[in-house]
Amino acid sequence: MTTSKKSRKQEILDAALSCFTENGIEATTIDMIRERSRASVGSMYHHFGSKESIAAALYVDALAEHHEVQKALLASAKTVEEGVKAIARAYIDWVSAHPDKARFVLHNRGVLAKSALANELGDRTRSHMSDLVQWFRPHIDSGALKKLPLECYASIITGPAHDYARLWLSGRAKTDIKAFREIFADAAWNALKPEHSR
Amino acid sequence: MTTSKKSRKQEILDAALSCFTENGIEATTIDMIRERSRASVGSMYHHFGSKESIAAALYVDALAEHHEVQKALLASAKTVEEGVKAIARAYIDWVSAHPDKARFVLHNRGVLAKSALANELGDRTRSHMSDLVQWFRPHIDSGALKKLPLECYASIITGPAHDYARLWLSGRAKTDIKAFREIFADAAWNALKPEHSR
Amino acid sequence: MTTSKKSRKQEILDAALSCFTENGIEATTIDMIRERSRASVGSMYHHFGSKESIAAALYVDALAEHHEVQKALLASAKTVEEGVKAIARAYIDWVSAHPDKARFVLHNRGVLAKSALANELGDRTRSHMSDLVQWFRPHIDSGALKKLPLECYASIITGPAHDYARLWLSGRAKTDIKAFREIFADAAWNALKPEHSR
Amino acid sequence: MTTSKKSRKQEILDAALSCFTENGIEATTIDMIRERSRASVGSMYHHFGSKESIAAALYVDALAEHHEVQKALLASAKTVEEGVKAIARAYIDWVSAHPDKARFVLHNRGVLAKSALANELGDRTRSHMSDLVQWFRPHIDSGALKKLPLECYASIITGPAHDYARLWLSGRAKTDIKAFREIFADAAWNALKPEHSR
DNA sequence: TATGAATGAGTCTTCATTCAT
DNA sequence: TATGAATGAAGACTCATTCAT
Repeated sequence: MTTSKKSRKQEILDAALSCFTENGIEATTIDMIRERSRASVGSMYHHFGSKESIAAALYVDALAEHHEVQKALLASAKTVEEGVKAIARAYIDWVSAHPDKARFVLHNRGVLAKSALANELGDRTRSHMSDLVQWFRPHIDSGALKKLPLECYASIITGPAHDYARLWLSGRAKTDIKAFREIFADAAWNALKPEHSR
Repeated sequence: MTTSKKSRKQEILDAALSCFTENGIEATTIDMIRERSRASVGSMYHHFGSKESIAAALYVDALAEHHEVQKALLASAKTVEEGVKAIARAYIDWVSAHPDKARFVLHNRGVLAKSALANELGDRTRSHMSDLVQWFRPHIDSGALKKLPLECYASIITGPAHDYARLWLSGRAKTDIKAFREIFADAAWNALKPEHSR
Repeated sequence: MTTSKKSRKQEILDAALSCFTENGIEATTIDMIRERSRASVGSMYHHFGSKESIAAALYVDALAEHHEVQKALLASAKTVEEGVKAIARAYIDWVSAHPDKARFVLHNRGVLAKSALANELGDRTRSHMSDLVQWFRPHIDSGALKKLPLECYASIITGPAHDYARLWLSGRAKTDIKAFREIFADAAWNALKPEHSR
Repeated sequence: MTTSKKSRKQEILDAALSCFTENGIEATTIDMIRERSRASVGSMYHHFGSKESIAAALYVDALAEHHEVQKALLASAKTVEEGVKAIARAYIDWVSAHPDKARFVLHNRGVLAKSALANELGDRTRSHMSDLVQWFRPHIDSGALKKLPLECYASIITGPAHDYARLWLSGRAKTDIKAFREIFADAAWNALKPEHSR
């Protein structure tokens, strides 16, 4: 019945993501987004107020989506090993399912440091992080996980996947990251399982 | 006794790196670099031709430096384990010794895609990569290293360190990456050593 | 009662013509046009896209005006003699009526070689030329006009007026070209009338 | 025995003329001339002092050359008719022999209006002009030439050739102007000969 | 005479944002 | 809500010219 299924707001977000993907946020002009979204400049400002706000909205959405996937996978993990692997797999699943969003998050973490959204984003991230810590803490304490400085775990678990995602999303690697799902999950677990574990 | 030891060209590069570190390449204006380097606009263009070329020069230099460190460490590695760890350690040593350059490389890999230096850089990287492959190939073939798709090794070895370097260099993590040198080296080895290895 | 009758676009064109007349296109800065037109830089670029495009628009307009005058005069010519003289007179009338535009066209024919308008202009000119050829062809064939290579006619008919227009419009000659309307018309006819004509 | 026949000064002039021909004076940069002449910037300034001075030198030389040709042809003219035709022919001969110089003069008369050379040039031109007037005056007085306002003669004699030279030198006309030498000479004479002349 | 690094005022152009309709 | 003309600050880059060697 309506002329379009998507709301004007969503059309703008979609157009913006495409533009940001092609040119980066700074090199994308309001006019490029206007052209691709077929909305007027005025309309864009009515809905978002600024270019940065569009980027921020995309960023927050994408991150929430990733966290959603992660929460779901982690919820069904019964052992530490499954927990560790869930983190890695969740990231890989999300990247493979939404490469554009993943690329956007990967390439623009810095942009929001100076943005007005920095605080809100920081809060979200912290709260998400503390959920994770709560899940893993008992296993670290019990020795089911190698004891390391707290700051290292995240990098060891997701570092390889992050690294390969960059390669793949920029075209420098050809194989879909999904193909390496278990390889990176295993790598994470092998790096974190206690020495005596077999 | 001249007024300055450094060449004008180097002064410009140094000033540019500082500015890029503080604001990012796009947000850094030619005028900021001029002010910090005490060189004239004209002089900057005489030597580099464009803002992007300054960034490209920094990028190429930094990468070469990292590769230097890596080559040196790898040369003294006698076993696969030492080889794997050398890659991780070389990265960490370089990051810790030259945080500004590391930050610059980490945040600006995309910048050179369109630059004139892109080709030269591609060549260098490929030749460097093939050196690495040559070093590791025999060990992969002999089973001294876990057999995985070739594309995965680099991400598994350096992924965690890359990830933590980002955290540390952006201020989101406090501990100097050097403190985790052996942790990330071990993680790389544990992820890649053959199953039966003890 | 609005503040101004003219559209912003026309105001910019008028200001630009004045500036170009005073300084030439290259020596005229966008800022000069802005100052005289009281429009903002942005507005100028909104409407024209570049300094050259403003010049191109002026050029096309001016030429069209001249062709208009020419077409009108030629339409009422009953004999070859009147036709030849109409071409000369039309040019002189137009120059005398719109000295600024004439000066602009005379001094900037080269400007449009690289412009996007070059093609459109070429088409217009060709079509206009073929109209002229069509008018004169029968008289050339009938011997009512001296038989010469086709390329020569235009220069013989309008050359003297073009030449004097340059002199007058640049201030090197004092007498209004209108004073010599019949002299140049006669010169054209005398140069082209058949030998035996009296 | 020497490395080059041409003096450095002449090399610069030649390079400059090529550049000016291709891009116009304003669009030609000192650097373009430097590149083509294989001289250094410093050398160019040593010899000429400014970009405009190079243009001025070219202009003055070219004009002198034209006047030379004109003087020679006029000297051997025994009748008014031969005198009138000499002026037209001299111009055509010079243009055909030195198209680059002619193009340069034709397209840059305006440039020197503001130059420091304006005065010197004006003097030369005036003195040359008075020579011409002296030659023709008796014939005008005697009625051997049509009586017209003094300002008109030059335009009537050389206008057609000037006009066609522009066409040819810009590529809009294909036939070498030399082919029309007598046509334009005749046109000039037919336009200026007394009515009763046969 | 020759060289080329250095200078810096001056240009065009871009672009986020505002606002009258 | 939508539109797009208007704004003007800000930026990258150019280029004639100077000058130390």
